[in-house]
Amino acid sequence: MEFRPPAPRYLQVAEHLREAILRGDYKPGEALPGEPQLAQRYNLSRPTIRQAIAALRTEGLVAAEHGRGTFVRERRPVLQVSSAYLTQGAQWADQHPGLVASQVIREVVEVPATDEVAVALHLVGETRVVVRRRLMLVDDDPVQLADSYYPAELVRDTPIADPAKLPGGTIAALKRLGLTLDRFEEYVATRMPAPDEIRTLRLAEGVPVIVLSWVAYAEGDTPVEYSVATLNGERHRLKYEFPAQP
Amino acid sequence: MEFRPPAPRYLQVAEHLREAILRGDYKPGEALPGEPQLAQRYNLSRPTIRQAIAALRTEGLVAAEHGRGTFVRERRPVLQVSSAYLTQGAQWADQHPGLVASQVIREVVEVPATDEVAVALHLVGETRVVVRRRLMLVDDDPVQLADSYYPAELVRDTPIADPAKLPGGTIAALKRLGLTLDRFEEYVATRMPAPDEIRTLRLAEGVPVIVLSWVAYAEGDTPVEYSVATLNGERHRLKYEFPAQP
DNA sequence: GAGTGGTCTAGACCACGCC
DNA sequence: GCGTGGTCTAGACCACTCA
Repeated sequence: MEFRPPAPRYLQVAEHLREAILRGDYKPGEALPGEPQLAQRYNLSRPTIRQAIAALRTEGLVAAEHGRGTFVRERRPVLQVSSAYLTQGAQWADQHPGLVASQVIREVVEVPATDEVAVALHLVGETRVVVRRRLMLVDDDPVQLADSYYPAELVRDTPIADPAKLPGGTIAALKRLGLTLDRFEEYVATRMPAPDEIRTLRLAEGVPVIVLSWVAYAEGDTPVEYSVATLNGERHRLKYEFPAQP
Repeated sequence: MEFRPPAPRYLQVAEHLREAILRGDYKPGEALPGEPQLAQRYNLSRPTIRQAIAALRTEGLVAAEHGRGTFVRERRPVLQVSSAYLTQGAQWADQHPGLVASQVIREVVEVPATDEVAVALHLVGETRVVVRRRLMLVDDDPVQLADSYYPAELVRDTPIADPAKLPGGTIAALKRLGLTLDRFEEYVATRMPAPDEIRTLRLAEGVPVIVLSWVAYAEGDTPVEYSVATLNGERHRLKYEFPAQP
């Protein structure tokens, strides 16, 4: 005979509130009752009520705002990222009418390569790289951090090493240097964000990030760009298309 | 003038422990000092220490085990999934020598299509589908849940509707039905797992999942398979390759 | 100023793992 | 039995938002 100990009270409260939210008793954007009020209603102490709400927060179901209340999360539109933006320079905005994309160049500097970067760019000996750190925004919401690394010898004293926006993106800028790109390798992973990423991307609690990284190879299988983008996992969906017969 | 209030004590403790872990003072698999001991060391109450550890748990840096201690998480090998397994039927094991892959067929049944499935398979009118639910394991660790949907009319009374393993995978099985596959559309997203996914995939705290879904189109742009796979986000990395000139 | 969530204390008792 | 983490209390004070 299976024996099930009763769930802790804070989980019972969390479950009760979760059902109420999913049933629509509390709608997206609406506030839950205050913590003291919930404590009275369930006949529990406020810390226990907070524990219940903490569970809902890590699920991403509600978000607390200091001094205002605890609100049922609204789901914002999902942004679709297609691999075509690499190969065809397809503009992201084409697929998202009505949304305004912009970017902030946070830093463009020459630095020694980390091991990860050196391996990706096949660097030996001369291991200095130029890194462009950017923050991408959609309708003024930060949605993506993107760092692109280039061998310093290749891009020193070119527009890529200059802290100004590159018209048409980094891929177009590489082509203007006379490079013929051959192929891309792209990797997708996921993890929970670090505290600074939570701040910069304004991530809600319990929202993972997508880590999208790629290497652009020029002819002769020479890597010329290594990029790592950190995407708000809640707002992005990646799309790939390929033929069945390669 | 920017003003920074001091961080709360529990975040300072979390930061201190995080640095110690990353520096290697506590190695993967090792236990942190007990909570009463940490409370004494930092001169804080136990609930405050617990709050600090809770932050590290949601980051996935440590995992608590009731009655045993709080341990620094071990990172198990990352499994790379290449899109080639769809197009070329490339066997997954090729890239991971020494690891043994297996699968458990959880269920093969005919059911009415959900809205999501009906849209993906372009179903109107006849909206029954055969679904194959499988659990993929590596070295007996569950790592992936995969559900594949097929129009019922297409696969009824074929091996695909039979609860036995399909040699060579589902793509090969479709080809044996005489279908010529034309192209794939694949989507990647991430989210925190539901409680049942945490159980089935034996996910640690603070580990997101990758949701990988794809549609296989036969000639004439007819969708013949829609699959949704839920992957342990900590153990998977997806790899895509494509030429610069499409 | 009233109400909200955020932090923190100093205890208590329980459930679990292990010797 | 003892140490571990898990749950819970009944307060306190602070920081923030909004009328």
